[in-house]
Amino acid sequence: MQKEHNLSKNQKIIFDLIDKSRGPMKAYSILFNVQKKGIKAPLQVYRALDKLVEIGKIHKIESRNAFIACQNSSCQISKATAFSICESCENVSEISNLKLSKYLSNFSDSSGMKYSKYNLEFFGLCKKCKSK
Amino acid sequence: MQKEHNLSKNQKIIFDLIDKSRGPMKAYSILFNVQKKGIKAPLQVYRALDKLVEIGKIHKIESRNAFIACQNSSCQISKATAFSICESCENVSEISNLKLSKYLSNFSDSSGMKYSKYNLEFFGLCKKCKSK
DNA sequence: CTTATAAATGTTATATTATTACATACTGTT
DNA sequence: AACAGTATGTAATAATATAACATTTATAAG
Repeated sequence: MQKEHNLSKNQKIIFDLIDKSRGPMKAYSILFNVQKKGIKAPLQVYRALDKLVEIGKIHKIESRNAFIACQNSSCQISKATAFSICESCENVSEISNLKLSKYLSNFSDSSGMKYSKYNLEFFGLCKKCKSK
Repeated sequence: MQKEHNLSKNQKIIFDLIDKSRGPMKAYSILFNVQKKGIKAPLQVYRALDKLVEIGKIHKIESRNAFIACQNSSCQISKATAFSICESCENVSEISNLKLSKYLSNFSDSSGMKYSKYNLEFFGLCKKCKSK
């Protein structure tokens, strides 16, 4: 089970916005959207984002500098993330594939390094964009 | 075989710097280091970086906004990248593991999306940092 | 309830990363 | 020589992110 986190006021405002959004949101677009709610400065946004990422409520899409709500109930998942990204329409979705996550979580190589976390981003064309 | 690319002057300067560097380099650190060679503006750096990434001579470490030289001779590899990143010393190395790359290159899910590219970043502590 | 501590907020300024726009020059064909 | 494609130079600015400091709120312990 995922640990319950009582989100603070700013965290809740920002999480709700991201959660309702269709796609990933960028920090300054978030800022613009929450200014009417009293969040005025970038740092207020980034602090909430940092916390939300930390507790796994959202993920950062590194290649896009954008944030999406976690689609996954597993508490493990914020340490083991995989996304599919359409390079045409920029649609992003979280991949939940048990085989994949097991494979990657158990991955080890000759470096002697123990991996505690990974992030995987797949790129391609989504169904819609492919048929255009 | 990898297609031969004749690097231009700026591309060569910047590739050589990254290639000699121990770890990943950031764009503005590159800029600082090549100013004595006549490269004065960020855009000159970013243009060379873009091209070098495109032809697979370097890779971008997305989570760090930094660039490292490709350690791999395969021409496929710039569409199929995996890195291990030490969260303590920030050492980064490219993983070349045939099983892993085959597994990921062949990965498909129910979304109907055909993936043409992926980037995977593993995080953890390297041997040295673990023993501290 | 009070004290202590951690977490969150507010605010200003600034650092870092990356791109737009436009003019010019080089390179390799035909 | 003319063309097309690629690379360069330069200035300005956009977009992303953090530092520093003061204050407030939440949580837990005595």
